[in-house]
Amino acid sequence: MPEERRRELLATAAEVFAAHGYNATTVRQIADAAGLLAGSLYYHFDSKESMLDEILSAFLDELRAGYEAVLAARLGPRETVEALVTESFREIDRHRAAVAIYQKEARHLAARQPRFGYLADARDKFAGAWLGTLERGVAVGVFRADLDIRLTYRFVRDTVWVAASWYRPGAQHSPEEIARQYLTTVLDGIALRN
Amino acid sequence: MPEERRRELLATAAEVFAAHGYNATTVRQIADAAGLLAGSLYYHFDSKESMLDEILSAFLDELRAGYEAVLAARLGPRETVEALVTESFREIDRHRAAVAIYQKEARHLAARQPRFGYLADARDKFAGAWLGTLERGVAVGVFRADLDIRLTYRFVRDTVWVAASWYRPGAQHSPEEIARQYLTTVLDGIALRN
Amino acid sequence: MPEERRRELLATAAEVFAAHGYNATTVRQIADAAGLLAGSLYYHFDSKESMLDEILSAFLDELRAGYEAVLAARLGPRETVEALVTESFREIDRHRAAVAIYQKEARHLAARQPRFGYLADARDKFAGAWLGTLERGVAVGVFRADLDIRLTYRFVRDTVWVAASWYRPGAQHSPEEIARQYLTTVLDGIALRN
Amino acid sequence: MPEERRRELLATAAEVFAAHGYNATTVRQIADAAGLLAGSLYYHFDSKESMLDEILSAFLDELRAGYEAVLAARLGPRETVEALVTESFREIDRHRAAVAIYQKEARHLAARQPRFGYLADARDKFAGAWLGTLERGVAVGVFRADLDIRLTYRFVRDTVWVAASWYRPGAQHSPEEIARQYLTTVLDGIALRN
DNA sequence: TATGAATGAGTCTTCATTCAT
DNA sequence: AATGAATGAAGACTCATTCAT
Repeated sequence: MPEERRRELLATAAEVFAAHGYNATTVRQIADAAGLLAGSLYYHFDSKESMLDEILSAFLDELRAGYEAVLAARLGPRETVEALVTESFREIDRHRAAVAIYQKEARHLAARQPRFGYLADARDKFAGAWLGTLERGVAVGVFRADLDIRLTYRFVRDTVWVAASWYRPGAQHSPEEIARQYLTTVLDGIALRN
Repeated sequence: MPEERRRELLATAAEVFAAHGYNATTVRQIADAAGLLAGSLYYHFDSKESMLDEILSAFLDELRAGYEAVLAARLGPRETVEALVTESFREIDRHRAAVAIYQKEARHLAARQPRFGYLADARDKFAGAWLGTLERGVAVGVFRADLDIRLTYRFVRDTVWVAASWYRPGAQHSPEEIARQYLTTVLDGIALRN
Repeated sequence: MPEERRRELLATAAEVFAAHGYNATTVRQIADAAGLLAGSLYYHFDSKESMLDEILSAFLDELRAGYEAVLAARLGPRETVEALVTESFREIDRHRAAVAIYQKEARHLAARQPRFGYLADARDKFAGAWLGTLERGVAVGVFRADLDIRLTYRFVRDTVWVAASWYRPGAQHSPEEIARQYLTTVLDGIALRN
Repeated sequence: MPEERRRELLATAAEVFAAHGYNATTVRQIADAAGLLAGSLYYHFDSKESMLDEILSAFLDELRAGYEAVLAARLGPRETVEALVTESFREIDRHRAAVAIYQKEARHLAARQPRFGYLADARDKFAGAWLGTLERGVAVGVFRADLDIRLTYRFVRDTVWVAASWYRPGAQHSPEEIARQYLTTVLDGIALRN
C-alpha cells in the first residue's frame, strides 16, 4: 500500500512539526523520526512544504465535513454550539498535531503563500458557521443580547483550538469530557448562580 | 541616549518576530525594518537570541509586577479574577508584539534552552496565582463546585493571551472593554439565564 | 567600487562556466577561482543563474550595439557582411567566455526558462540583420543568386560564434586577422579561381 | 532481442542528452521518455556515463569508417573535400542526436575523463584527414595558396558539425542538398564572380 | 525485466555572526 | 554607530545508483 506508507510518514512529520514548529523542524529530524534518510523523504513527497500542505488539508477537509454535518442537522443554537464544540474537540483528539500546527502557522501561511490560500477560505467558512449560530441564538433569545458577537466568536474559537497545545490523546480527559467542561464554562459561566 | 536607540530597535524587532515568528525572522528583516544593515545590529545586541530575550523578559517583568499588585490588593476571588484579566488585556495593549511572541514561542524555548528557563518560572508563578484564586473561589462558594480547576485555568489563560494574535491597539475596543466582555462570558456564560 | 568587484567576480564565473559548462560548474568552483567561500558569492549575486544572466546580457547588449552601429552606417551588402563579421570577432575577443557560454547554452535556456527569453529576442534580431543583408546582396547582384539564404545564414553564424571555443585572446591571430581569413573563405571560397 | 531493446533505449537517451545536455539530463528523464523507471535502466546499462559512451563510440566508429572509405578512394583534393563534407552531413542525418552531443560535450569529456580518451584520438584522426587534404589541395594548386590551413580546417569542421544543432531529419533539405549548398559556399564563396 | 523504495554524496542557498574601516 | 564584505555552518533538495522482490 503506497498510501499506507505516506500516511505513516505524514503522521511522523506532523508530530515533529507540532513539537518544534514548522520552520524550526529540519527535514532530517523528520527522517530520523521516521527511520530513513532525509533524501528518501523526497521519494514520497515533493518538498517539506508539501508535507505541511497535506497534513493541514487532510485535517481541514475532515473538519469541514464535521461542521457541515452539524449544520445540516439544523439543531437549535445552543445545541449547535454544543455540537460544534464537541466536534472540534474530537478533531483535536484525532488530529492533535495537525491542529497544533494549524494554530501556530495558519495565519502567516495564509497571508504570505498563495498555495495556502485555502487556509483563509476554511477560516472564513468556520467563522461563518459560528457567527451565524451565535447571531441566531441572540435573535431567538437563547444567548444574551449584550454579547459582542465577533469578540465572543474569537474567544470561543481560540480557546477550543488552543487546547491542542496541551491535550494528550488517551490521557485523563476524553474529548467529550473536555467539551462538556468547556461548554459549561462558556454557556453558563464559572460563577455560581445566585 | 543609547538606551533610547536600543528600545526603538527592540520594538522593531518585536514587531517582526511577532509577524513572522522568531525562527522565520531573519536579522536582515529586522535591520531593514529599522533602517540599518544587518551587521550593525550587533553593535547594539549580542545576538538575535538576546534580542528575543530582552523583549520577553521586559514584558514578563512588567506582567509579574502587575499580577503581584493585584494579588497584594487581597480582593475577593471574583474581583481578583476580574483584576487579573483586566491587567492581562492591558499588558496585551502595551506589549502586543511581545505577548504574541510569548504565546507562540515560550513553550519550546522554555523546554529546550536553559537561557529561557525563566519563562517556565514565570509560567508557574502565573499558574499559581490563577489556580489559587480559582480554588479560593470554589472554596468560598463564589465559583461553581463542579469546575475542573486545571482545565478552567487553561481555558482562561489561553483565551486571554491568544487575543494578542488579533488585537490591534487603538482599534475599536479598548483593553478594558475587551476584558469586560470576556469576563461576562467566563463568569456568567453566554446563555441567557431564565 | 562595488561595481568593480562584481565585474571581477563575473569575469571569473564566466571563465569557469565556459570551461566546464554552466550545469557542470559548481558555485564552489567559482568561489575557489575567485578566492572566497561559496556562500560569499551570494552577497554579490542572487543566484548562480543570475550570474549567468548578467554575463549573457552584458555580452548581448554590447553585441547589439555593435550590430546597430554597423547597420546604421548603411554600407553596401558586401561591406556590411565584412563589418558584421569583424565586429563579431571583436566581440569574441572581448567576451570570449560569454560567447562560448552563449554558444553552448543559449538554445535550451531560451526554450525552457522565461527569464532567458531575451536570448531568443536577440537571436531573432541578429538573424534579421544577417538575412536582410544577404537578401539585399542577392538583390543587387553582389551575392550569388543560387544561395539558400537561410542555410547560408546558419553557416555564417555558426562558424563565427563557434570560433569562441578555440580562440585565445592575445595569441597568434588578432580578431581582425581571423575576420579577414574568414571573409576571404566565405566571400570568395577556398578554391582557386581559374 | 536484448540488443534491440538496448538500441531503442540508447536512441531515447541520445535524444534527451541532445535536448538538455548530458549534465542537465537526469536518468529519470531518460527513463520517463523510454517508459520505464529510472532504476530499471541499470538492468541494461552500467551507468549514465556508459550510455553516453556507447552513443558516442557508435557514432564515431561509423564516422571513422565513412572517412576511411572516402580517403581510400584516393580522389583529388577538391573531390575529397566534397566527399568528406557529404559524408559528414549524412552522419548528421543518421546520428543527429549523437553529433549534437559530440559537438557540445566532446571537448571537456576528452580533457577530463580517461574513459573518453578515444574522443581525442578520433578528433586527431579527423583533423589529419582534413589537414592532409587541404595541404594537398594547396600544393597542387586546387586551393588558394594564401589559406591558413589550420584556421580553415576549424571553420570547416565547426560549421559542418554545428549543423546538428538545427538540422531536423526529413525536413526541407536532404543531407546531400545541404552538403551541396555548403560546398558552394566554402569552395567558391558567396560573392558573385565578376 | 522491471518496480519501488531507499541510500548517500553533493549542490545551491540561507543566514547569524564577525570585523576592518 | 554604521557599513561592506566576508565566513562557516547548516538546511532543503537532487540525483545516480543499489537491491530485494
